[in-house]
Amino acid sequence: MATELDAFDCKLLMEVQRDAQIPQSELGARVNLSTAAVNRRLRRLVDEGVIERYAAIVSPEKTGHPITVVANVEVESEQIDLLDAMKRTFARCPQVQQCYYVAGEWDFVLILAVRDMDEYTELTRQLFFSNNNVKRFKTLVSMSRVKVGLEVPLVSSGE
Amino acid sequence: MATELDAFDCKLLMEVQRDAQIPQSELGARVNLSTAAVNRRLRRLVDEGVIERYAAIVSPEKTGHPITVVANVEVESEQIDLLDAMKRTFARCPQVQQCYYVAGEWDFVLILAVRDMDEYTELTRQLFFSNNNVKRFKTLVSMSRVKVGLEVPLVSSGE
DNA sequence: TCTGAAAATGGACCTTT
DNA sequence: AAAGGTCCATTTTCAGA
Repeated sequence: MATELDAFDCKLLMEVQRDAQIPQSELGARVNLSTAAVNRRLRRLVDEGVIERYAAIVSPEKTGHPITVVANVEVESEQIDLLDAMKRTFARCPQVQQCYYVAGEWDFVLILAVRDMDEYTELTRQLFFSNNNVKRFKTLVSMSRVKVGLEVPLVSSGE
Repeated sequence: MATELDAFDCKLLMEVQRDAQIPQSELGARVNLSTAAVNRRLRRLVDEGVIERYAAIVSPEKTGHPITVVANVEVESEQIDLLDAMKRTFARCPQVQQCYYVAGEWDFVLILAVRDMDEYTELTRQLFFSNNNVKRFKTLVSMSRVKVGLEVPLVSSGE
């Protein structure tokens, strides 16, 4: 499943993960490759699915969604169809940025971006209280977003 | 702090959050604006910090980091300089994708992308066991990444 | 690796509200 | 003034030799 990535690929990925707007000529200069080679490699990485997509990262503060909340959820039953329904409900909710189905003390971990605590209260109603399969949930309110990103660690070592 | 965003801005942001490679001409067609107007608005959104940056989203599976782990951490002391030191340590670690300083049962929530559980074990040593200010931590291993993104909810309502 | 065509970006300038 | 539209120059991407 893991594609072979050489040192050039890793360097390129590190750069474009941070900033996808660097021109390929500049990327070439940084990693010591011609623009054409950079172009081919990036295209290949997209084709192979290593680069899933390019996205604009939008500020939650500037768009009026300054509160990040982490919600842990325990379910009543782990029946497949019930779990699938919950996954779909969580995934469909725009305020849910991330949802992980986990093993351990909880079953789901959600990361939510909300306008204020009122909005979160309303969401707990929609997502948790009105769902019979939610046994309990616990809320952690973020006071500071110390680090936020989806960057994959590609530090050295071309695997 | 929150910038005024009209309906055009919201639509544009929704589009480019999902896919930053849509040409401005196509964006114009979708939201009913000329390419030049789209260009101006996107530039303005970047200048105002609403769009923080453009990034390539890389597949953790394809790059050999298929395991996502959520770690909750409780600290011994909430002394400012100790907390700051921890924040810096967590933020510097490449495997830490996200770190939130939270209020509630725990003090930190970390989202990590690791190659395998061995790598995670090694990280717990570096980040938690060797840190005197970590009182305890609890690990949740993700079995399925139901939803992963940083998209801000901009559904309708041009605020 | 180089060259060149096609496409996309971004500025100039004018018009509308 | 503030924002939109059209046109045009520049930059970037990307395919072929």
